[in-house]
Amino acid sequence: MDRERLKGHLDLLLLAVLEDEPAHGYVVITRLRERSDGGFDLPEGTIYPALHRLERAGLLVSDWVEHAGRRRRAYALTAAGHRELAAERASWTRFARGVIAVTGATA
Amino acid sequence: MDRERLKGHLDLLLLAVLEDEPAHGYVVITRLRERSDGGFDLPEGTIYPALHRLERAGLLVSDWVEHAGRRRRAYALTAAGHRELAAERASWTRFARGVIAVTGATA
DNA sequence: ATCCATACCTAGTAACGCTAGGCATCGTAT
DNA sequence: ATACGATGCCTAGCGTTACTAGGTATGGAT
Repeated sequence: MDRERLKGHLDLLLLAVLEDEPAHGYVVITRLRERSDGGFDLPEGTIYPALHRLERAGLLVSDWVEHAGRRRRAYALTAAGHRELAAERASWTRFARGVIAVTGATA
Repeated sequence: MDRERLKGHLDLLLLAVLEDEPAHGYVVITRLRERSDGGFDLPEGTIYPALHRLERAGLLVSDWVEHAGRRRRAYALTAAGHRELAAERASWTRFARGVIAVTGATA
């Protein structure tokens, strides 16, 4: 999976992964890897700054949780986050259909 | 269409548009706009540097053509360009399936 | 004791597509 | 005649992004 492809799509992935149940950064990485069957195996240096960016943008809220002696920062979608996720999914669909129409590639 | 989404996918679009019949930059822009039903309406500042990059990479060859008093630079795929296009299409499919699997979005 | 998994963070980097400007020709409408 | 839009090319610099590479720390297993 060429990493340059990910640019502009990461927010959609993160919001989708956090949609149903909140999670902390480490689990976000795991979920992405599992749900994509290994396709998205993203480094921490990608995930943590992105989560911070989404929180600054008001799409996520975080709170610190103590668990088995380790501190975790759990993220959840705000109302704006849910709206943004819907918009991102629609934007993705337009984009993907465009690529398919132009290139004849399949999804 | 969020422009940031395009990053990493432009090469695929350009190679696909030039696959069957060579064209010059201006026509590439037109074809992208038409085939995507207006979704990809890309500025010259995106297209021309990208074509130069692909030529430097050995995926395209160009030659200057005189037409109705205007000079045009026509681009065509090299053998390496055709191979790269096939690889890009496969890469796109993996990527798209990953996004769909993670987000539940549709193409 | 050592190592790996867990769990967080950030400064700096490379690559990308885009903005904004430039130059030139042709056809058409004023 | 001339102004303007469409055609047709180019590039320096910009903003955003995901990543590299480094750091800190705890818990469990060997």
